[in-house]
Amino acid sequence: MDPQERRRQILDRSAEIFAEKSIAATTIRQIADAVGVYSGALYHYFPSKDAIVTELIREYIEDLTARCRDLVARSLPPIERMEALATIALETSAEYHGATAIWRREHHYMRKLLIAADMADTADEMEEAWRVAIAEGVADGSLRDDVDPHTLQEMLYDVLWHASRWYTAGPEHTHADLAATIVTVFVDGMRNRAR
Amino acid sequence: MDPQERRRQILDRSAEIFAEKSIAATTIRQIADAVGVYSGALYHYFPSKDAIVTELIREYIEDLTARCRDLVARSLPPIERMEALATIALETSAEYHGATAIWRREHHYMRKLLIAADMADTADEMEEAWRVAIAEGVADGSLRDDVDPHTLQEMLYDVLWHASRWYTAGPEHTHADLAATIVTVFVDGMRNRAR
DNA sequence: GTCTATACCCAGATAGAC
DNA sequence: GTCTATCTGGGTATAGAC
Repeated sequence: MDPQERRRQILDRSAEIFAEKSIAATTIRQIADAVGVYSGALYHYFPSKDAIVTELIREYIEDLTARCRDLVARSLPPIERMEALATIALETSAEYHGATAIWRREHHYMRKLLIAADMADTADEMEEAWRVAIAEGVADGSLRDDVDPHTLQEMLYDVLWHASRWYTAGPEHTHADLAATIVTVFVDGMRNRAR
Repeated sequence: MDPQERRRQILDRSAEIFAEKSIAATTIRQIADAVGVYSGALYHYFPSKDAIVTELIREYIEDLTARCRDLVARSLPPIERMEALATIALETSAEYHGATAIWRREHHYMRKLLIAADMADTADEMEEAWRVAIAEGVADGSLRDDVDPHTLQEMLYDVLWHASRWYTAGPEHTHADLAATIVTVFVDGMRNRAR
């Protein structure tokens, strides 16, 4: 089999299994079985189990950060920018389902691996994009100033990064739809003003 | 040492370590070290590692469910009831920090243990209390009916059950304060209506 | 009730034949 | 590049002395 293809296979199967169990509970042999080779063969592609994990998160973080950079460059008004950031979060969560799961669930462990791989700064860029968007929203008066911006940011994070647990996008429910719903709940609120 | 006290110690230290790493990544020997005994001694109190985990979650779920039952019995109006449910969630998250962490982070694994311990029904009661509160809010017109109630519920869950990651209560920031903030964001929204 | 010692297993990783 | 076989360490759990 083509080396690049096999490497891809190893990463994809690993991501699926890591997402189900924890990293520690997943064995090299289980990954090898899922790929259809013997465990020793994996070591021709990656030097260790951690290296597989690091590579998975590297791909994910780099793509996510790149999309956020492109968006920030468009300089949308704060609330529109927040909705676009939310869409990016949901889309990458779906595309990198396994990586997202381990990145959020085993954050401490992953952070260590990312620091070792010199990627901590890249990983923090998206956080900064959110912080700035919210701060600008408060500054220009479109957002209330009586709720701590950091609290709002953390609330949005928790909703966005765990949405894949209960939401599956389809033809009539896109990630952009859910992003719009989330932002309307956070911005407009659930109170019924119609009556 | 008093047996009950030692048992308590084992549970408390286990919860702390499980919260840091995953359950699979925590060893019996690490728990024994933290307690200050040899690993063999733990087996005088619990038959297995899983038994420790199950007991931790049992205490947590039973207390949480009891509090929700008491609240539901008070029959508050929907939005007030949601705020009270939020306070309960935040308070128990803080009091059972380790149990909350593993319950949310290793939900699949925990669910298996709870089914084996015949506690799955108890674990689902709080979910039902939330569902009913939201449904009544929509029915009596206090909440918008153009956002899927289930989506709202999942969003609230993600915020509430992960709040302990970034929030620490103190004299001037209580859990009731954060519950009020979370509910006002979800109900009133972040849009600035003052200007 | 706790310690010492250890059985037993399975993990990650390696070496060499093919 | 993959398989077979295996090393080595560390995991859960147990047994018996104290």
